[in-house]
Amino acid sequence: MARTKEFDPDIALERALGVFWEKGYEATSIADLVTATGVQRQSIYDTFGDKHGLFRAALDRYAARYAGAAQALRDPSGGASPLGRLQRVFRMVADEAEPGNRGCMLISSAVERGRCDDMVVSHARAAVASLEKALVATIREAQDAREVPPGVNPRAAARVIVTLVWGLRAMGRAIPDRAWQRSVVDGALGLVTAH
Amino acid sequence: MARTKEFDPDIALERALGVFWEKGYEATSIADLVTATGVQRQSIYDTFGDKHGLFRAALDRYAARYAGAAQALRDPSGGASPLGRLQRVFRMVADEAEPGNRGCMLISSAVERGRCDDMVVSHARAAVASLEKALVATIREAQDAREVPPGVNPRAAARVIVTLVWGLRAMGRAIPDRAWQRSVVDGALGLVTAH
DNA sequence: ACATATCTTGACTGTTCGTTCCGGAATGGT
DNA sequence: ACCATTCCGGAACGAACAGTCAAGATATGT
Repeated sequence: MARTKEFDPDIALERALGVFWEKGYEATSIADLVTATGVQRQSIYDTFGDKHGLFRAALDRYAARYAGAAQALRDPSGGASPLGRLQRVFRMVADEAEPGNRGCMLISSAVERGRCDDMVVSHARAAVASLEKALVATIREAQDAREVPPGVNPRAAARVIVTLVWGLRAMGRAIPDRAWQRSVVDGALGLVTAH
Repeated sequence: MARTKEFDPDIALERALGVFWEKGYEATSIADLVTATGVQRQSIYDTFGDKHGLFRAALDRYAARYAGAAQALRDPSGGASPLGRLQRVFRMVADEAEPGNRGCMLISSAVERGRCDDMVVSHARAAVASLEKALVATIREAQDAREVPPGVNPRAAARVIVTLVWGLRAMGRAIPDRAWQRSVVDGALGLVTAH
């Protein structure tokens, strides 16, 4: 017994996510969000609470997607070998580094608000833990397949790669140089496999 | 033939730097800077122009210090070997990751403002280039001293390490876990040296 | 068709933003 | 001692900020 929304909250959230992703939390105003979503102020407040609530919703959605990427590392679709999957995902990160690329919203948010926003910290922790776990599993499989030497410590190597991903994406916000990042990825893979 | 300043612009800049470092550009207000520096609004504008001018001055100062750290990598003081120097600097980065640590202002600024502020981008580029150059030189020396196997590509390895530093410092803003970061540093050094 | 709960709209709240204006105080060169 | 110049302090600027209110519009369950 109520009126139906004229806008799709899902699409609105998606567009709000885009703005937060591009400009960060502080630099994004409600007016920006009204413009980007095409949704009226009050409807935003009715649907998402306040600015931080909308930000949380956006980051939740982004994080779900990011976790999906970590899952893709485990999923043996395409019949690729463990090392092949690692290479593919890793190179995908470097290839994203082109002008106009917004980097990773989780990382940008962690840097901008990690020191004052627990919600952001939780997401960052979860993202690191999930990617680390997926990488440990993949590296172990790669060792079983004799693609990575047994002397490599899977956990340490996984953490190195997680850190490299953060570094690449942080750097990509200001210096989106695909060739440079490629050389990092290839160099790192070379260090892990060469013996 | 003029009145002398009652405040020390050098100290004021130092304190302003501290605020920008902690909170970032957008989240820092002029009122914050007045409070932190103890300097009146008008005097700030007289001395540094506007908010962005003060930010530039602060980042200039921070960058000069950061370049000094890259220089420390080259400087063979303490009689340490090339690899020893690399280890020392690299571990220092990880050891900074404790609660309360503000990370690296250059990196935070690059992430926050890299997409809308050329001044920040220039600084980021310069910092990357300078650290990369210093690392290439150090790795070559380490190879000459047979501390690092000759099969390692100095430039690629240097870029990997630069990226790791960015990753560690970006992550440290939200997840300052010294043990975790130590394992990254040790893992990376292990990959570079082990053969 | 009616009642009612919700949505939309746009004006509006008080606060804070970055910045500027101005009058009085203080200083160094003549 | 005076003058030109700079600095300090505080009030004030319009704009933008996050968030709210109230009234008209609309769709659904009855």
